[in-house]
Amino acid sequence: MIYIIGGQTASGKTELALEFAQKIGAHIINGDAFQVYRRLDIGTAKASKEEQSLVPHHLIDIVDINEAFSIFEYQELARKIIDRLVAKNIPVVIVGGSGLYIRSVLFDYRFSPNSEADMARFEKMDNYRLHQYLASIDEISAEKIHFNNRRRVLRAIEIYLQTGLSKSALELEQSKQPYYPYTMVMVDWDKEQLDARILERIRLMFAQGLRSELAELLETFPSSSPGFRAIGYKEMIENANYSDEQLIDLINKNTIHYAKRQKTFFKNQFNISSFTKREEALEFLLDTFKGAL
RNA sequence: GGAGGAGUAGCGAAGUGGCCAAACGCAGCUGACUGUAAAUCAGUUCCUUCGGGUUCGGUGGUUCAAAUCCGCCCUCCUCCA
Repeated sequence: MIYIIGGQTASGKTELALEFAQKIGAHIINGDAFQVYRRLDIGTAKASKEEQSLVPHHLIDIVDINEAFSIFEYQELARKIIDRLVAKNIPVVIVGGSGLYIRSVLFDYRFSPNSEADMARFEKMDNYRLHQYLASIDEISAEKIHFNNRRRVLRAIEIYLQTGLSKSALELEQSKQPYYPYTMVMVDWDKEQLDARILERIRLMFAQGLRSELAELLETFPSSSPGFRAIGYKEMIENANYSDEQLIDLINKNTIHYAKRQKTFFKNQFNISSFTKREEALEFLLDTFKGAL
């Protein structure tokens, strides 16, 4: 059984995870797409070094800001760690807000090894033609993916070019059953409360020196680095002339949008128990843990 | 006191007689999600028993027909006193 703490940003995942993991002697695996980046500390709201020292952490601070990292690497690394811990009978807690990353670990998602596919001719096509092309090689996926969702249409085509199999055919081969048994929990705040927490946290980030964190990093890494696509950093990079207040507004807005997508994903893509209060979630996790012994 | 300008849905903003329950943007709400996922994309937002009903500062008119034209009133802005 692995324990997962998911849900929205600023919902208190980190704190809950630390508390729970300490109580049961678990290791924590980060399930957040941007906490894998070293030195992106303030803006990704990582647990502090002191907090991290309380419980062994994995998949946090593992790549440099200018390195590409994707779900493919994440899945592989996470499974290795989980298998190792499970073999030693150490409980595993995954905490994070990147739902798809977590899904790829929990379920039978199979990613083909990266191979070169020449996408140049497709990138020139307009959305409509691109989608028509997809329909000619993979009707099922074409039906599922909206033609305006260019990124996904392109990816589906790329899969076909790389593997010779359509995206939908590959997915049909995969089991629908979870790869690992899991218990997942989230703290579901009222929208108003969560919004207030988000704003408060962004203010805190600025007070903690988010601006200078970025400035220092930009001395070493180009502003186009993958790590800088994280909310908080990208807004500062794109709007170098903004005042703190303007940036806080923008980052706040983007974070609220992000939080909404997270909620939709977690509620609809997982079997998840949601609680209004952190203490209730903790109690539920502890009960589940005891029951599993 | 005088001269101009403006008041449109939660906000911004088009529209200047019928094709207007009213473009577009934002915000909000719902959803999709298998290698950029803190990303990408879609739907939806006056009321409704889905027949229809009530809107464009207020009010009274003109017209077969008004957000659009006319009168009066209210509010705001600029300039002059």
